[in-house]
Amino acid sequence: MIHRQEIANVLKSPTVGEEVTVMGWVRAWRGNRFMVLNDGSGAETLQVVVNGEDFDEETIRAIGFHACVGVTGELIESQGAGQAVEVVAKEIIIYGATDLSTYPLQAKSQTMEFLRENAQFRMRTNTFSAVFRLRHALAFATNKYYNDRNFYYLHTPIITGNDAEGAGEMFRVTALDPASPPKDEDGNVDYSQDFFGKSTHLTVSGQLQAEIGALAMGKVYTFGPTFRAENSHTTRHLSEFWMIEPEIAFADIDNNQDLAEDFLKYLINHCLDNYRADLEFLDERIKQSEKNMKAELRRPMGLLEMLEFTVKDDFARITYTEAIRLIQGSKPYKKKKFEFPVEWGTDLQAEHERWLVEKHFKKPVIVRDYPKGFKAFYMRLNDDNETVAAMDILFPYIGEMVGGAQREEREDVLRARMKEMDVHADELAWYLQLRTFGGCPHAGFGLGFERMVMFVTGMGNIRDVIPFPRAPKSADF
RNA sequence: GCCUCAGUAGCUCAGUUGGUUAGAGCGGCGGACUGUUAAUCCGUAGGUCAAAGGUUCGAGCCCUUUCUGAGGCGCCA
Repeated sequence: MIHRQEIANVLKSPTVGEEVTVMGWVRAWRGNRFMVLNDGSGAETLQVVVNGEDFDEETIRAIGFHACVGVTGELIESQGAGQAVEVVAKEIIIYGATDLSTYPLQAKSQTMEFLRENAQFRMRTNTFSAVFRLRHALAFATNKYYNDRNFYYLHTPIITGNDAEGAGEMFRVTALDPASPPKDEDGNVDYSQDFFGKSTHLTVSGQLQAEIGALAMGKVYTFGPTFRAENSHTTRHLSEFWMIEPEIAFADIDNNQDLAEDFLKYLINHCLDNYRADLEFLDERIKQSEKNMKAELRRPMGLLEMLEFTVKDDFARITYTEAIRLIQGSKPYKKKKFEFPVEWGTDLQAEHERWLVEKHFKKPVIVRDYPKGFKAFYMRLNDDNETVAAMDILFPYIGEMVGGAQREEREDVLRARMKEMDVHADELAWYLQLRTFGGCPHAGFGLGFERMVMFVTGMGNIRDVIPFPRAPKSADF
């Protein structure tokens, strides 16, 4: 039986004079005397004073960067500046020494790219342990938020038989031999002989199945991995990412907006209330990295300041039509600085969204009622017959954080839209039946979980907020 | 999928119009050091210049192809 105290608990209510046993990884080893220990229980470290005459040389030599050690000793008031208390080591156990001549990491700041390639060790750094504690915090807060509001957590399938969920390229799932798959008369691969007796893929969204849940249990949410085989090379896309998709019955687009805004603020508040030290560390990290940058490239607000500001103020709410009008009246539009055209009927490009969020409103913006031409078939047609009850929530630095809509509950309208957009009704017969039998107005949205982790941690690349990122040409670990 | 930039020591980078034996800081290793906070000081070893091909008397540098990474755009969350 191993007994140890977690460093976060020791530091929360330190009792000077008490004997403590702590275990963790060495973050720094200074002057052959001071060992800085972190065990992951929080952002804080505990300094251990090692008096050379009390230990044999072998033990002293084994202490080094990222070595794993256990220490028993007396907690005393620190004699140096920089920490309130420290431990004078009485006993040291070396659990795992680190051969520094071959260990990839170093006790200095390293690039995100290098750490990404060494993901087996990157969680030992201050930055990544903070990021992944906050990732946990956001996942926990998500489940708590919905549980406390009588939503049910619905596990939608990861392997799907729906060919068209309308959200991008899909990864095929097959048990057929890729070298010699069975063929039909026309020479095409015969998926009726495949494992499931049909063509199957990894899910791109749990929304359609979540609608089944909402139209029986009232309020449900999904929270699971989703997959997109898009060849995207950006800092905001992954091939495998996690999505939170609440779906609620007896709700329209206004209920949907309120839920999304309240939920996002709840998530941020949970982190501000419970993970202050990690946020302060990340805030400081960003400030340090921006020190040598030109003023206009720096963030206008620090991380903590921005999170607190986001929670305090209402999100801006506008329609697509208003957004177009605002952009057409903007300075960059008049000076022809935008690369893409802005006129009613075209989708908002990243440059336009950035102007709205970062320059005009300077806070999150909810845009609703988009033209039906470039939105999905299941979004509810508005009375103007031109727009649909879709909503996107745009965040500074992130872009689209949330995409959602009131769903089309009128079967005839839905059938017409599917026909218009070339979605085969026979493949989604079960989805149409939700309208034929006991349907009602309902709405929901999808939140890209990693984008939320990016916003809260201030990390600039989505690959650095998921432990083991999957992206084109990249599936290590 | 499109565009731009990059790949030189373990890491981060410098390397002039193509010219002798490719450099620095950090890290490593060896040593010193009993109050450090990115500890400090002294010493020292590290290189198939991404890969292949080409131009040239001569290529880290020029050309071609491939691979890898970063960033931007599109697609989206």
